[in-house]
Amino acid sequence: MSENSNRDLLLRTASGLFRRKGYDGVGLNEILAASGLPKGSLYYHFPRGKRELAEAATAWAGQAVETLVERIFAAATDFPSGAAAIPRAIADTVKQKGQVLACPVASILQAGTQDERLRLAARQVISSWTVCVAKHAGRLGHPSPQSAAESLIIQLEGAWLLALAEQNGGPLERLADRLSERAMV
Amino acid sequence: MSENSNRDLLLRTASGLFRRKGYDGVGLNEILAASGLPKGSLYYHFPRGKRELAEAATAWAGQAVETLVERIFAAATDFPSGAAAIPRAIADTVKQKGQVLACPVASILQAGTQDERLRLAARQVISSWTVCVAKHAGRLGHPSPQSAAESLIIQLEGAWLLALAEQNGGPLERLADRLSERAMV
DNA sequence: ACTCCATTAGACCGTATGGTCCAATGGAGT
DNA sequence: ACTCCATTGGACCATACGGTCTAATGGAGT
Repeated sequence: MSENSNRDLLLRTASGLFRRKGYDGVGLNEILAASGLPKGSLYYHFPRGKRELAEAATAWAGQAVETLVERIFAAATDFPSGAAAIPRAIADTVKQKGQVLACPVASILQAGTQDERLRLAARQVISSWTVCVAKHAGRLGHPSPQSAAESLIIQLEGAWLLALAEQNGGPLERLADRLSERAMV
Repeated sequence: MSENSNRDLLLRTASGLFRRKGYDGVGLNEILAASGLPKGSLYYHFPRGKRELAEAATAWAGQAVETLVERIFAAATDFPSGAAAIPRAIADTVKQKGQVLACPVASILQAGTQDERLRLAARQVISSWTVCVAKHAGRLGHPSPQSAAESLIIQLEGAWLLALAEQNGGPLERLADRLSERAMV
């Protein structure tokens, strides 16, 4: 089972670098150097090379975010407060790291115009997030769960982008405030 | 005055390519080939090279979007209908081109972690859009123009990203619907 | 002790990258 | 006709890219 440890290391390292510099901004050698693994190891685990690695890394990082979303909503008693807790959580990790990294999906999506498989991996993650949020929106009594879920994902991505531009969690925190205000109308 | 025509051509060509493939996904040779200009010409107009070109292209494209926003809001009689008209306009150009290109700011931002000047160019464009929208929000009687403006920009960027992932204007059109519904509450 | 094979190690390849440099060009000003 | 200089043309460079290939390694199974 621990045979997968180097594969996982590659996934984690690649995802972090992609979030910092974007798919095309990161070289294979850089990923290898950061993980301390040789080239042969990468091509053993991901025979189709960089693209396959990025595809897997996107799914992996998407799953991590979804787990966070699931955990937050599971503890929420109404939709607006659950929704607000998500940008708040992202803003917290920003404060903790002292740096804003791009959303893993956004960081890969730009290369999606060139590589359909990458685009589909990103699309799949977004779709999966949306389903997850819509499920909880319905459970918490929101009148149009699907629309509310898409709207939340959109605002998350947009605020994340603004935070990236400003290198500051402010946009995410203000989004959280706006979302939770709605709870007390 | 037409001496600038090649400089402008470089700007337009580069901006289009960056939107398709991202900053790091486009090579100098590709920009040059697409514009039919030689390397010397690029380094004459942009002595600091690719980065300076991208910086200028971001400002140029940002200005183009701002002009559209200004024009739409100038014709609007209330904030929600003006706000809704913007994603609608973007969705229209998507339908017309048959392809979703990334927002010019988003396409450059990923490289902004590496190059502070690029990040600042992107930040400046976003800030300028926000000021423009806030001005009209105030004029049209919105109670908190600054917050409304940031929220609109966030949703625009988020919906643009989803549209990019799906290669379909749907997310932008649904955002427009959601924004204009608010008009008739 | 031996085999076997999943995995690692890293040299190597062709190509593309961003950038530099300088000679040629050609239109405007006189 | 001549000069001048803003602009172009493109050869050239070191480096980095993604990818391929084969030999070494080492632990598990017997």
